[in-house]
Amino acid sequence: MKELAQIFKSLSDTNRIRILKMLEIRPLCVCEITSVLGLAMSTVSKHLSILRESDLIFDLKENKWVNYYLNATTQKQFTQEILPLLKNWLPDEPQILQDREKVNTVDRKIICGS
Amino acid sequence: MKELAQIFKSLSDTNRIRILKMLEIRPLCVCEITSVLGLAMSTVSKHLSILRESDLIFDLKENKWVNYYLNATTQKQFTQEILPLLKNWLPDEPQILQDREKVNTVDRKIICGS
DNA sequence: ATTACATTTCGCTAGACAACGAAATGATGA
DNA sequence: TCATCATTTCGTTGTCTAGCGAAATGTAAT
Repeated sequence: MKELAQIFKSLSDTNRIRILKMLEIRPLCVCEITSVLGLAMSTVSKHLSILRESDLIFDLKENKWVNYYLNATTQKQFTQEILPLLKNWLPDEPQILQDREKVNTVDRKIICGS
Repeated sequence: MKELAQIFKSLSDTNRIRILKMLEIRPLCVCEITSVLGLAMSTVSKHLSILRESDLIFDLKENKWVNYYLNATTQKQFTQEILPLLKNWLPDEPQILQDREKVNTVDRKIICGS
């Protein structure tokens, strides 16, 4: 039960929901997510570690970037059943649409190198 | 999105999850829930108001008791889709089983009148 | 009306958490 | 090896929240 409560807590922050909805588009590195959210990188890193501990996302180090992926194939039942719901939710939320727009136009080589 | 985050926050407390799982058995008054959880009544009342604001439960004043019901027919999409999931979850959680045992043996006239 | 009693609200305290900047980590390329 | 750069960890601050007891509310029965 503690685990379930923890998953819900992970999902109870709008910035973390924004991250998950962004990752539905494609895997992203920390600096890309930071750029879209407009938060400090340390803050974003913390959000990501919280989502990872709930098995909602996973990360792969590729090249010099750490890419984060939506964990569509998680073993955990709770996560496995919640993620599809989330995918169908908030299709018209302005903030989400705007975030996705940014994700589609952002280039990490420009964003991170600046 | 804020609304969705709020619902997840409502669900992110183990005592509130216990309440929802108890209400799957039958409607309960505040003093019955208080008796099962072993918390102060003011604390339970607060938990209930949080669950009610997320439309997960509703209350009806009946006799001298306020009975709380699982809101199976809520209008809100998020709640509507999460409640069935929750119903299938935690079927073997010892704490939940123990709570339900208490719910089935408790009599509000004895519990509250003491 | 007044008492009794279930529930809610209020005021408080201790612990949790989001946010930041700065310092540490760790891997890549010169 | 050293420098670079993406990311994480650390330390701090302000805000939020669960918990309690006491006081307030409101309804039912005397």
